[in-house]
Amino acid sequence: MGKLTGRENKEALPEKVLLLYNAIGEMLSEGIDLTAVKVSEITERAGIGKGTAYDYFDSKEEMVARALLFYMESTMEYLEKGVWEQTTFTERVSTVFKRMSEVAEKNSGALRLILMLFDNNQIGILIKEELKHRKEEKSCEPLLMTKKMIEKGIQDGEIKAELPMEYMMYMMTSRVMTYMMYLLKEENGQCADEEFRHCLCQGIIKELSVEDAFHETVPDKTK
Amino acid sequence: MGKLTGRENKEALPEKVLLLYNAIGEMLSEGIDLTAVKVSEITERAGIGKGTAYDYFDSKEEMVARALLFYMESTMEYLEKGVWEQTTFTERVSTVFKRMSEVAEKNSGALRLILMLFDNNQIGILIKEELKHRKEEKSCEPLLMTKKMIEKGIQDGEIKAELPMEYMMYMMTSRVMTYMMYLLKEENGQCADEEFRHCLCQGIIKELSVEDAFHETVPDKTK
Amino acid sequence: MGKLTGRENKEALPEKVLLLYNAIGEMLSEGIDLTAVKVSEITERAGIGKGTAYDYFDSKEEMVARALLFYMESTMEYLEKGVWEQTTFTERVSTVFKRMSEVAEKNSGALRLILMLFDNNQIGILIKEELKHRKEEKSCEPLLMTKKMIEKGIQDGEIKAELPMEYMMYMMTSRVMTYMMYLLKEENGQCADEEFRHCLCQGIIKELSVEDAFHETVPDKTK
Amino acid sequence: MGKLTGRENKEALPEKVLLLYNAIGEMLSEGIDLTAVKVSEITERAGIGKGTAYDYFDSKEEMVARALLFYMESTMEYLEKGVWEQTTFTERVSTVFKRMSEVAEKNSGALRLILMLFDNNQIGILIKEELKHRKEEKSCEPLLMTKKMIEKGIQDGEIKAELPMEYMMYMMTSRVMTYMMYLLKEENGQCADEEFRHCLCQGIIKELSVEDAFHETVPDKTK
DNA sequence: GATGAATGAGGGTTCATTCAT
DNA sequence: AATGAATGAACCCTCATTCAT
Repeated sequence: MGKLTGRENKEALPEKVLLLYNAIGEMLSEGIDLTAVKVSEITERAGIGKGTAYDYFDSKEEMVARALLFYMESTMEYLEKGVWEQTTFTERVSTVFKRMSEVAEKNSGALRLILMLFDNNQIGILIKEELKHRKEEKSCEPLLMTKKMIEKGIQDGEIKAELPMEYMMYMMTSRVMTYMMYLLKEENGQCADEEFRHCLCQGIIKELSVEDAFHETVPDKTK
Repeated sequence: MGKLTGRENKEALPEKVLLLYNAIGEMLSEGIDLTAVKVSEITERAGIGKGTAYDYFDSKEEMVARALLFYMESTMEYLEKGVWEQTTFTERVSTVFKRMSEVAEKNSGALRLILMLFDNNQIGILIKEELKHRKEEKSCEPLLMTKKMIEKGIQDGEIKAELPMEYMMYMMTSRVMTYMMYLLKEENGQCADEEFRHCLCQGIIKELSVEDAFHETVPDKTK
Repeated sequence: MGKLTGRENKEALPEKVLLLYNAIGEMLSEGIDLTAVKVSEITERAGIGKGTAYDYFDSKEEMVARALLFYMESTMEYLEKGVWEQTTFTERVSTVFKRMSEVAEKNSGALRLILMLFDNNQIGILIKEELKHRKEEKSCEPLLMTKKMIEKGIQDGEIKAELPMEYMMYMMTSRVMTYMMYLLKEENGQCADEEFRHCLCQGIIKELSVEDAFHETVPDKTK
Repeated sequence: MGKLTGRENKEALPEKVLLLYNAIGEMLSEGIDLTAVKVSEITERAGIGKGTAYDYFDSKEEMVARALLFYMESTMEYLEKGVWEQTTFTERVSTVFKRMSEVAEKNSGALRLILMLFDNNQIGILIKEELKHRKEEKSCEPLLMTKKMIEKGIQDGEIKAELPMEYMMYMMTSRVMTYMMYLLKEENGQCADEEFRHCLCQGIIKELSVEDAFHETVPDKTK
């Protein structure tokens, strides 16, 4: 059977591996600390034997890292599918935020996953390494999608090209993260989810749009 | 001698505790995963005996959490000192970013500390609990300073009051975090630190300033 | 596999648990201080891994306490088997003492186990708790067997019923313990084992027998 | 100042040492497990510094062992004083039991101390060693006093000389211990303390008295 | 292939003992 | 002399990993 390379087709993934990935994804969404989770907890939740997990992975960390990469890919896939169906940059941005809020618990997972990319725990390091090997671009996936959105926006003449690309990428990504953080905070604030989201979108549009294009006419597609 | 409450005056902290705090602060700045360090690593670096650490703290986690709170307070103190010396909102924002870049390694520490507040590891949980007990406001310190800056800005008529406070707080904080993330990325981008920083500041000002006040005349005080 | 309840059938005990019990029983007989043994000493003697012990027990103390209860049960079983084969009270008493001397090293174990029931070390406390849960009678096993012997003796008209039951129980038990203490003393006295034992038996018989029944005709069955 | 030899006059004992002895004696009476007690617990109770204890003793075990020997001597002294004031063997036996019951909590201490002599924990071993060095007779103190009582009884013609001395010593001692065990049992039985004690005394007298001397006329002096 | 009982290295924590003050 | 802060050896327990079934 042999160990996984992490680059198999989703469809080619053995059943047991999917069970593991789902178990770990669940835990991520539930806010369980994945750096502290025990192998037995994962395999029990997955409903398979502990030894079986080691048929596919060399270590616990690899197992979790692969699961998170899988989770990240699935999430990105879901996000992108919605995004590229939209015709304008503004709509695309709205869609991303809307999708983030749709599956509330998934947001928690997505945020915690991104944060992991900035921490130096074993799992985060493994994920970053894997990402490096996969793409020549050294950045992580979420930044990449943002980049594609911006490039398309510039190409379509919706976005001004003056600001540095890197800045725009980070700015957009950080706003999505901000939204997730906001959703994560237990103490619900005075500001409604929807309003908060709307402000974030508007902020992006306002900052990146070419002057003429922006007349505060952006409809709130999120409603 | 007795365990620490975590609310001692900085000056009243025993020497050994300061040695521990410094050792942990160093490790934070060096990017070492603090959820995985061994007690012996900390005490060796601090130059004290392993048992001594337990004269002041009940567990490794408490020790690290307290050290990080100390680190956070020191950093906030340093930031605030610079901030309130400035006369305009714009200058205050610039100062925060400038200070963040001044001590490059400290930024890494500060960012990783903030991220910890959004993760559910033992240490993060302890820090959040402690913060809850300290302030009636349930948010973490960085958001608080941001809030104060905004309130002052509104009061001075520099900032428009239409946007929800919570949104403004999060937006500003997230931009500071974005800067830290950017500094942290190993692969230095094509965009210079200074330019990146400038863009971030401008973004804040542009979004929050009362219309008239903003004629793209904001001087880049950071240079 | 799960932790043990301590109420499993002897036959149902996992092999590793039996190995542990035997190792601890050996140590008890050898006079090793069981409140001070290391887990590694026990598992090494049992020939199993340190971690394995924790698959079956929650703590070192529980492990030792369970082993001693097992030891106590086995010993009581062995004693009782001999006892109830005898037809008279006198013979029954003789048999108990004889059996105690048969396995010299076991006596040491049995005595030390009983003494433990009167001390407040962790293990003793656990044993007492467990005994409470097992029987409605709050006394420990050895007292119970003595009680049964006395009751049978009264029923058969061999023993007078005037003395308080509790006194008789304690008196008999203490004489058995006295014999064990005597056997334990390193400095062998001037008095032979057999003579000492005979005196102890006689003392019991003399004190408890109905007047008529006792004409110093009791044959020394122990020879 | 130098370490103690353990053979100083009571009056010559430094104040701090007495404080330690009293603290340990208290703990013994309270049923605290002295093999598990911490040095800090002892010194705190004694109201002296931890270091001070080590000015007088080489180790915790030595400290506790010496304290227990001191306790044993005091108890024996108290017992003997009463005993030798009596004129007959019967009265002497009664007195011992009466004194044991007088100070209920002390009994617990005395019993636990005697049991320690039959266990192989560090402290028990030290006590036994010390006792060996002190007297040519290898037995422990309680057995010795019993011996003296019996010898006096034989000398006075009250006790028959047929039974082996060792047997008589053990028998008597074990009856005293039995009384202490009885007092120690939490579940107070149906049999009153006094009655139990009376039975124990009677048993001794009946077994050891010269035939003629015993006509069931022994008055219950314990009342 | 799948399992989970068994392992033992590793690390957190305790506490007897020391020694500078 | 008296103290108690500091130390680090020692030990319990956990849990990632293996491997016989």
